[in-house]
Formats: sequence, C-alpha cells, structure tokens
Amino acid sequence: MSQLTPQATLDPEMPGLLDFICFAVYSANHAFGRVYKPLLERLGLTYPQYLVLVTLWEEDGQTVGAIGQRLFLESNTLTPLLKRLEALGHVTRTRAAHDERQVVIRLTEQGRALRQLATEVPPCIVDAMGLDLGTVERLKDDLVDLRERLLKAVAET
Amino acid sequence: MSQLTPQATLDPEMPGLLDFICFAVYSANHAFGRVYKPLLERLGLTYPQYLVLVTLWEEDGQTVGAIGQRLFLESNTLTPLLKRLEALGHVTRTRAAHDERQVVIRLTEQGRALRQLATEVPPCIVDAMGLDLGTVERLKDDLVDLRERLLKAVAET
DNA sequence: GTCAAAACCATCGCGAACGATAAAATCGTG
DNA sequence: CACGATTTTATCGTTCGCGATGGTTTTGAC
Repeated sequence: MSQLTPQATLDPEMPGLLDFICFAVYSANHAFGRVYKPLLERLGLTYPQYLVLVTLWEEDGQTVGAIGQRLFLESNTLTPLLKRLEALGHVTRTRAAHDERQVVIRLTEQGRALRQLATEVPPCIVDAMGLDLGTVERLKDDLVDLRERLLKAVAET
Repeated sequence: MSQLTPQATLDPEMPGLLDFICFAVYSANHAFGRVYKPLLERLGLTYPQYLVLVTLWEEDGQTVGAIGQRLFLESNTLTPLLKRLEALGHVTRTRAAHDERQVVIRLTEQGRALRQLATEVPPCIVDAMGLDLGTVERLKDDLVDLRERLLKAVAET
C-alpha cells in the first residue's frame, strides 16, 4: 500500500474525484442499488423493474410513454423491461383501442399481489439510511431541485 | 400532496414514486448524465471513462483494484472500460513487476494532455446546476454521509 | 519446501441505459 | 380527401454494471 499521496498543489485546474457532487450522486445511487438488491431479489425483481411497478401501483393502466415520463426513461429502455415484467406475469401489454400507437401497461392479479410483499421494502431502506425522516425529506427535496435545474439547463442547450 | 404514508400495521399502501429518496438520487444521477454527455462527447469519453481519468489525473499509476476502490467498481466493469481507454490511446495497462497479479494503469502523454481540455467541464456543470458553491458542498457532504450509511448497512448484513 | 487459501484480474451472461433508426398510426394543413 | 409531419413504440448496437466463475500469482501455515 503506497500510503503517501500528498495531493500535490499542482492542480488548481482539475478538482479531485471527491470534490465532484456528480460522483457523490453516482456513488450514492450505487449504494442504494446494493441495499435494494437483496431485498428485491426475494421478489424476483430488479431495481428498475421495481420502480416501474411502484408507478403502476400508484396508477394502473399507464402507457409506455407515461411511465417513461415519470421515470425519465424512453421506449428503448422500457420496452424490453416491460416485456420481462410481462414474461414474469406481473403486467399485460395491450395496444390502446382509441390510438393503436400507444401500448397500455396493466397490472395482472399477480402484479397487484406483489404490492403486499413489497410493503416491507421501504421500511428496510429507511432503516438502512439511519436518518430521521425530516433529514431525508430535505435531502430528497434538494435533489429534486438539483435534478430540475440540470434538466432545465440541458433543455436550454 | 405527498403525505408520507406511515408504514403502519397492515397498511397496504405503498408510498408514491415521488416519496422515494432513492428515486431522487436515481433521477438526479440521470440528469447529470444528460448534462455531461454533450460535454464529454467532445472529448470522446463516456461518463464512467471520465471518472476513471479524473482519478488517474489525481494519481497516476494506480492498479485496477485501487481505481475500483475509489469508484466503487470491480474488475468485471473496469477491465473492459480500461481496455477501451487503452484502445483510445489514453492509458497503458501493464502487469506490476513486483506482483504479477496486479495491473497498473498509467496515463499516456495523450491521456495527460486530455486533462487540459477537460478543465472546461467542471465549470459547465457548476453553471448548469445554478447553485452557489456552499449549497452544493453541503448537498455533496449529505450524499456522502448517506452513501456511507447505506454501505455500512449492507456490510452488516 | 509444500500445498491449500487468498488476492487479483479477466471472462461470460444478463439487465439496464441511450443514440440512431425504423415502422405504424394519427394529426394537420391545404 | 390527400399527404407530409408528428407521435408512439420497437429494434439495433454500444457501453455500463454486476453476479458467478476461472486462471494465475502470492501468501501463509505447517
């Protein structure tokens, strides 16, 4: 282990990795993934699949586009994911009668039932964070604010 | 609107997507990706490749394992990524003489030169966030704290 | 010195994310 | 009504991320 890395004063140009807030977000996201993985494995779900189901538990019968708008994803990501959820028996995919372009995603009975099992998940996450809900809420709001600022900046490009 | 549903006894209700701090992190991470993409495209880099180079600009000649420890990635992710950086001419990959198991990653002259071009990137990100540096710093610290708590919880499992 | 255990990296397969592109349905304008 | 433009979803190729596994080198116990 080469212990001495005196972080030379040589670089006012490029900040270190630990100065990047994007890396803090990136690595926190990664850490959430590691916490969620064992919990979701028991449900046979991946993390993005879980997020899709959360939106459907909130509001069933959404189109692919509507789900994508909520999750900031597009059809090239969602279509294969939704096909897997269909293969697992959690949802159905049917063309909308009034507009054949749209595909409506509906929970099956099994998909609805999964919601009960999934109620154990959020408390486990809160427990793993070990923070009071006020702190979490504030952090969440700050992140949403940051996200909106970033997306606004991208849109203006 | 988003009254946090208490995970009370037998409450079958699942919090909405917008109540999940993990989703705030997930979507903020994606938003960063969208901001970085056009900036890094000019350098011919992806976002993870850029993160690897940032660590190497900080300290050249790290092993694959050392880079992984910093970025929370493992060889199965890093090896192909580093091979691409090698193919691009930014780094070299050589077995360590004193321990043939380790692979040392060193910047090429071209890889070092890229650092100058990349100095334009961080100011663009700060600009896109539109937040004062104190707010950013505090948010970053909170995220690092959250990350450490989550990883600690995983390790205790 | 020997040999099993550990460390380190590479490989494989799968799911996720996205740019580019295509195909089909619908809409809007003339 | 006709027809080009738009909307919506799907497909393809590339990169990332990770679990599982394998191969080589080093370490450690005896």
